[in-house]
Amino acid sequence: MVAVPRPVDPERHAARRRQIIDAGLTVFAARGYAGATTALICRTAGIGSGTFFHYFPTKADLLVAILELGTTETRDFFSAQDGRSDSAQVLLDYVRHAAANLEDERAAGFVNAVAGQTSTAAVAAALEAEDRAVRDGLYVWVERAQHDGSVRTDLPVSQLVAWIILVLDGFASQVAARAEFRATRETPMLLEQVQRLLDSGPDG
Amino acid sequence: MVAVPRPVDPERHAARRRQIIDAGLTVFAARGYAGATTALICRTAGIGSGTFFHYFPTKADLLVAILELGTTETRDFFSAQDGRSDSAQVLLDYVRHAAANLEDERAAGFVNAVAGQTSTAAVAAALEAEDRAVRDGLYVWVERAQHDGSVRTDLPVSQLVAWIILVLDGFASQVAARAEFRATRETPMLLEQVQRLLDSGPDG
Amino acid sequence: MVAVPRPVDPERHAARRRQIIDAGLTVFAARGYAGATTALICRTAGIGSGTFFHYFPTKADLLVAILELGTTETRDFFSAQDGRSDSAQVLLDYVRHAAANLEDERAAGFVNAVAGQTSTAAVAAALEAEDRAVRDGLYVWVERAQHDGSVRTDLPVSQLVAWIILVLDGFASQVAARAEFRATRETPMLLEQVQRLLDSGPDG
Amino acid sequence: MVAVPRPVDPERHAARRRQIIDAGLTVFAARGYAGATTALICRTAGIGSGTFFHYFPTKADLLVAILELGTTETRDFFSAQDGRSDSAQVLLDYVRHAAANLEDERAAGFVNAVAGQTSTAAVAAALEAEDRAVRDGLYVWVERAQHDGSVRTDLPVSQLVAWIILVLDGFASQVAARAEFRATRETPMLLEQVQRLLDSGPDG
DNA sequence: AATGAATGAGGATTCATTCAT
DNA sequence: AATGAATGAATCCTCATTCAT
Repeated sequence: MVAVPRPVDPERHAARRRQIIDAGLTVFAARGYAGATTALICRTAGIGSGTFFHYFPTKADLLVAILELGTTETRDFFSAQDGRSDSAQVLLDYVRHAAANLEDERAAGFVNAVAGQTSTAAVAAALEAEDRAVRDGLYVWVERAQHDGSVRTDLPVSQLVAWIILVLDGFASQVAARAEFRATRETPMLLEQVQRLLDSGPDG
Repeated sequence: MVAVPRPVDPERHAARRRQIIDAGLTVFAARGYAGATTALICRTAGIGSGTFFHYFPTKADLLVAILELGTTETRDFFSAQDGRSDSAQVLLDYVRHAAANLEDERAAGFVNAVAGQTSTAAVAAALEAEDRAVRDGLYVWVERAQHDGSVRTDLPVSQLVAWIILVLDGFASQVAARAEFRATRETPMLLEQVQRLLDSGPDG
Repeated sequence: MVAVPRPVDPERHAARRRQIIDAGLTVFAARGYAGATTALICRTAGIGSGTFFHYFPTKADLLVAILELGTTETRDFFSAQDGRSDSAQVLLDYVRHAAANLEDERAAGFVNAVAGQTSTAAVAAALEAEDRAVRDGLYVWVERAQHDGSVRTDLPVSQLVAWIILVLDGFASQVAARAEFRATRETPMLLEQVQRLLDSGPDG
Repeated sequence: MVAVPRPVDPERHAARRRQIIDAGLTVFAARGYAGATTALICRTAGIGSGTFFHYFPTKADLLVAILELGTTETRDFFSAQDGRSDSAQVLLDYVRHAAANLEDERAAGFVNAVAGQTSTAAVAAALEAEDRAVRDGLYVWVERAQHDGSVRTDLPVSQLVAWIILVLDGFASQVAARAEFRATRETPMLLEQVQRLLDSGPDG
């Protein structure tokens, strides 16, 4: 005759978590990590400060959770490409995918605001993990693309990877900084530029 | 016996100012704007906190001063190009020049740490001014280069400008984020990419 | 021609420190460690919260400083007894000395409020150090007193030490708890009890 | 269809109450009043926070309940001595009884942690009541013992009472503070000391 | 000019308590 | 009765800034 406690409702919990993560994304993007006060995040999420810390032990943990979401998303993307043989196309698909993510303006702002903000060991680790997920994901396909001759082979794989990321970072920067630079409108140009980056060149 | 106020020694004053600006650059780059405490800036500069506020009324004013230095530098660069007729070369020279600035690692970190940090109206204005200086400077030469046919004409001037800046921002990002991505070593690749960006393309 | 900065005035600094320590003693005694808010300590000391943390990096550090004062005081007492040969008298002198310290009512409250409050490693260590200073100090003289036959020898030194401390702790308890139990008035009784404790007994 | 409120099962209720009191004792002893969070008490008791406040309206009420248990226990002890004529023995029995209570280590810690913690009027009152129960209980028997000449008469009753309590408090202190000071092992010494305290002395 | 002690507003976090289920 | 999510007041501490020397 044990009282049946209300079973922890995992949906409710997950929903609240998402709600806070969403607010965190908004506020981190707008103010940077240090400038994002928990009070503002709470107000944005429409919750009390106590609730915040009920879900995330520290502000840094919220940032980590957001970053992990991104990391997972990246890993999922690359998992989904397994078995494809058109490696150059996979690379362009990733670029398109990354650009699509930036259509949520907050994503762009977030990336910029938080890059290099290694305020805590945990944050640094999460940042590093995310970076690694992208780098590892791209590495495989650049390598294959070099093997099948669909991208230039005069540069080391890691350098090409770095430059793809460079262009994507620059793209995020612009989306974040200038209202008139819209991810959607500029995506074709982005794809063209990455293609030019990977092309062997006239004398390749 | 009237107290004769010691006349301000302008050299001494300017030297101190530079010293603080230098420390500010270092610390802003390492920690971001909000993460850079005035105490740390003072310690880095080897001065007392009182001295800091003697030179800069607020922390934001230091940031503004640094940004203005950059703006001036950019304007000077473009002033110095007046009268040249090899417009495409001017563009590449600017890219080379910007990359050279990033050889001071702090510059790269600074750009990233401070981008979008519109903590104060004054800072926002300074950020905007710097952006405008680059954009205006480039605009003129892209326009001329389009006229003399040395760069692609299928895109509006402002879009080409935006993309040059995009690549430079991405470059700064990488320099700031990855120790193994060295400005000097990657500059040739940078120039190649900008050239590819400006090229008419195979069928242009 | 270096500007001569106002040399840090060590007297002023020490005075402020004492002022804060004094307030800490008062408030810790009245409220216990956890119940003593830094805000109340500051109000008691007549300083701003910033000043508090200028002198003590954390609340625990203030407690440690107070405890260290006590430890030093104890060590000084025993140092000053070096060379005496009337060991039993030294023991009674210590008891008298300890009782005299309790004439500041706050001392009694403090001892009680803070005993066993091992909130932090640093506090635990300071508490342990103070305990050790007393114990070590007494140990030497009890040992000598046993050798010269002026105290009972049917019990181990450490047990006699523990019981002297026990009576002193109980004394402090009473002083702290009951307004009508005044240290000064009860000191003769205290001395008598310690003497009875150390006596060989009728059949010794 | 009137809802019939499930009649409170008093046994169940009392059991839960004891369970919480037990956890409270443990945690107050280990951490002090302020340091004992309700969350920790709940975890220790194996209940949810809601349940806690279902049984005790505030944290202070739990403390009061524990103190009242002690007060009742003391009153019960003295009630049980009614009619005895060997008054000095009753005093020693009480001391033995009090020492036996301290064999539960938590009791010693509790007494120390909570002494003087007059955080709330209700707590202060409960503390005062417990103190009074002991004092009143002892008073009667010291008075009788003085009348029948079995304890010293050169001191007022209340002072002898205060000193018995003083030794017991000191004893509790030591038990709480030093693992090697075990209540059981030191009880003979305790009885001896109380006897010495009550003795008329060589010349009495 | 230079200093650093002093300040207090603001920020992250804790915790007793409430309440819907 | 039992639960634990939600709350916000209260706490410790940080930091930009002021000011007497």
